[in-house]
Amino acid sequence: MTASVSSPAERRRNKIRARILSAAERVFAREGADGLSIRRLAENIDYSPAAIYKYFKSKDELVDELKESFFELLLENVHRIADRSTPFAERARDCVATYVQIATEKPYHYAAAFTGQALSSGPVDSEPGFENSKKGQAFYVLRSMIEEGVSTGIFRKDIDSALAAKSLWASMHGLTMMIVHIPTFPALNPAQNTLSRQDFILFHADQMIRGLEANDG
Amino acid sequence: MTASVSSPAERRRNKIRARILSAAERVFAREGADGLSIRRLAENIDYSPAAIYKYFKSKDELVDELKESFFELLLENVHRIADRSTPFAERARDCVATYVQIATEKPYHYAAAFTGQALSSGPVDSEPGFENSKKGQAFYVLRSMIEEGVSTGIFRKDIDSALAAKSLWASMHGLTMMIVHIPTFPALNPAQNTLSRQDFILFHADQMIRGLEANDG
DNA sequence: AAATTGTGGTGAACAGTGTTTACTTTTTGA
DNA sequence: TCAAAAAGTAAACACTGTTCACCACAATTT
Repeated sequence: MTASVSSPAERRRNKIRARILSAAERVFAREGADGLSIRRLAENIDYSPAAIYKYFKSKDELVDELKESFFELLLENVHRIADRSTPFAERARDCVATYVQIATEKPYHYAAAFTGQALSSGPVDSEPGFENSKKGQAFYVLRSMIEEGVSTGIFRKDIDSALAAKSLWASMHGLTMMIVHIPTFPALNPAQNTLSRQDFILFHADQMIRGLEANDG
Repeated sequence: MTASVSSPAERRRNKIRARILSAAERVFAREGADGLSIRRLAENIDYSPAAIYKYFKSKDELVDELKESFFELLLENVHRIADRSTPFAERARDCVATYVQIATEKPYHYAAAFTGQALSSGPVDSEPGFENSKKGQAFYVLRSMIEEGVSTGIFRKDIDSALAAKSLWASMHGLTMMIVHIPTFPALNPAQNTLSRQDFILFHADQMIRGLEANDG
């Protein structure tokens, strides 16, 4: 609320913060959270390890920012497709395909975003303010699309959009994780010739959408 | 090929190996691979840390055995359901539900089994002998079921069972991972009242199966 | 029976990790 | 100019997986 919206000190600080994040991003994308060590990171930017802690409370917090940035990228891309004015069927399929595409381009980011926090061990409050997180917004896009499908009569009338969105999301998530963790997927055996990955993604997307459709033979 | 199929020394060795695995299993189930440290494990069984390495080449190898045992349990359960003589629709749904059920009962095991190895970074030979692994056998059960659905006319005739099995598997995997990583799933916000978990699993299963069905309106 | 080989077990160390603390230097603001 | 705050650091703490040299005891071989 002062005269200058950001003091030189602040700008300097943000610049260094950004440099740290940028260096972290590079190695995280290639080697994941385990490959990213504070000491290596500090060396990359010519600082002492302890210096990092003047900018980030912990390694987890640092990595969380990388994950959030990634989800912003993911959301942007899916949103762009969802806002197109192409036919519904095509648009829905492209949203799924884009989600999987972007996610698998940065496997460590995607996997860490879901894998990261502590596993299910009793009812925790878990995700505070999910609706406002990037993840939450991505979910909202999905839900809106399903509502459109229901209201235009393409999908069954009795579908609960929130439920269906979660189911759809889970299926997308599953395919993404499969690709992320099994390098040859959809091939399971290296010497297997199956559909190309892209084609399989479309197949999977169609499969999911078909599950929602009203079957007016 | 000697007279006694297992010498006293061998039996003794296997016994200790089992004790180590048993102790490891307990803490792994509660805290995952990160919570399981060789030193803690050694203390639990009153040995020195180095002693563990007389029985296991590395921590990874030890954990791999835990994961393999878990997948054996998972496979057994799904197989038991698949071999029932209940109506197809019910049987298929129960297989999916059981898979998710067993998996989410040991979240660390399930997540680690997929998350464990190195992420997709180029075409590696990846899964040597997938067909014979427990994971591979679980997949085979799925595929057989789909083939039954196709041959009895419940599913569309043009379905490639291998492809469909992978797609179905991916969807099951996705739901499982969601539940594993989001304690409140299918609720996203803690103060959200949705379908119970069990009901959601069935909803998801129906959704997947509907995607395969022939829609003879 | 004696000598040798192999196995089970250990303490100590190596090379890492995230993080904290005490301390110094630099920058900032009045 | 001078005190206060911020930036940066070396060293240590408490861990981690893993290896190495060594010891004791059991099993085999001579």
